[in-house]
Amino acid sequence: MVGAAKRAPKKTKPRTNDPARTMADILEVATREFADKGLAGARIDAIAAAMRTSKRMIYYYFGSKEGLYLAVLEASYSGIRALEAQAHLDDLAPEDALRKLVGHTVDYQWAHPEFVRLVQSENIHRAQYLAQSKSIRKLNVPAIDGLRRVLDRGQKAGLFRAAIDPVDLHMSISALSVFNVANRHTFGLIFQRDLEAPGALIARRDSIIEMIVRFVRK
Amino acid sequence: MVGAAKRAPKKTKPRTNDPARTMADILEVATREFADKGLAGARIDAIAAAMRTSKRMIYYYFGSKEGLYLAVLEASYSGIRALEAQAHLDDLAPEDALRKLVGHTVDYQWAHPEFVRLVQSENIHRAQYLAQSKSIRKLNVPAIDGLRRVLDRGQKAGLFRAAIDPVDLHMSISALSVFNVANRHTFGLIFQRDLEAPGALIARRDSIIEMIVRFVRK
DNA sequence: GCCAAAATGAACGAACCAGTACATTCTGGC
DNA sequence: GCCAGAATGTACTGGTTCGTTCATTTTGGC
Repeated sequence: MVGAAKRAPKKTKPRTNDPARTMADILEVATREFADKGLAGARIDAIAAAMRTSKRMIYYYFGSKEGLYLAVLEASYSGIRALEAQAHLDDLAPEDALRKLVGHTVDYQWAHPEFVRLVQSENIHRAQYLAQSKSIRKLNVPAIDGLRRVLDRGQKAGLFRAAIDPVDLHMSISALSVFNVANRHTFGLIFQRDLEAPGALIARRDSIIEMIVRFVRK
Repeated sequence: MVGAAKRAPKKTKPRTNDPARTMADILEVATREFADKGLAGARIDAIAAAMRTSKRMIYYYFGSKEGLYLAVLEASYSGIRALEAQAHLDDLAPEDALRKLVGHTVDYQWAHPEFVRLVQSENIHRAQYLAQSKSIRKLNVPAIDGLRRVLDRGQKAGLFRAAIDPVDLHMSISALSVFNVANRHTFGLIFQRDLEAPGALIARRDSIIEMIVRFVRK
């Protein structure tokens, strides 16, 4: 009975082709590696070792280390689009909507340090790889639109100051949200604060929300 | 006549030893290279090629690539101490002092992108090299003290809110100041804004100052 | 069933790059 | 003047790492 199968595969377990799975596998492992080490520090062989398929496949699907890096970057960026197609901010009073938006941004960055690290890495390269991506230019629209609507409503209701630039405000929100992820290690070391301690995020989030709200209020 | 000189130096120009200059030369070139490419991306040979001395000297004085990187890091960090031994904030009214402090911070980060990039780089390494430095722990004291005194004065004068954590506030100031240097490339690309355009910094600085001041005011 | 194209595996090669061995020259103390 | 140690130059090496070559297996269309 043993070995009775017709095209008896000598010993090799019958390989199963699954390109989609292979690509997804590569991307997932590569995202971790690039986020962890940066483009120059990442090792193709390390990625290969952590995959179920072989290094050969990286070059088959992505062409080069830099091609893979760009694919990782695009996949990560497109992941944040989901967030920014926002969660029904129009149902809330302007200030509440703003609080919710800022809180979400803080939480998202906190929950996705690997994304923050990739962006840091890409800025070290002066965005030269992101600039090659066609799919990424459209990201600005949803990111700003939700914020702009909230600001408009607040201004019309006489609650917010006029002449607030949505892009400038978005920049401030991003800056505050990103910093305690991006710089947590150096800042934590110098000021002897564990930014990852329980409660630290909550206090920080409240502080950021308060800062943004006070900035727009009349 | 040719070769008549006693210990005729064949053709070699008489070498001149200058250890201090050599070390400074190495550090200066290495700072540029590490800020530009990060630790993993930097090339010892590239640094050597841009120096007046040879690669040999890097290992003579700094032992290894990582030793050189740490030395660069320490030198850069100690450079900011000068700023934070602040410029007579005590002479100004609390809000004016705060405005000046924030403005200085923004300008400093803007003027020293290579420092910002080194810090980014170090955060990618989870501050593991900075943690090895003994000379760096003391940096927190001057950074916070000036701010704390301003806050105290403002609170006693009834102008500022109580219960403002100086470290938290310092973190916000840093976050806002650093972001438009650290993330200028990705942010500029996605939002189609040239953050280096003349006037962009001025507007941004005003916005940041306003945000911080409104946060502390009663 | 068959075959061409897609997908995968294993091993190899060539360049790159941190670090070193060896040799030489400078310089300050006596 | 002289010499010991500090400072510097040159050429090399051994390991690492991106990418490739060659060969094999799977799979969908007819």
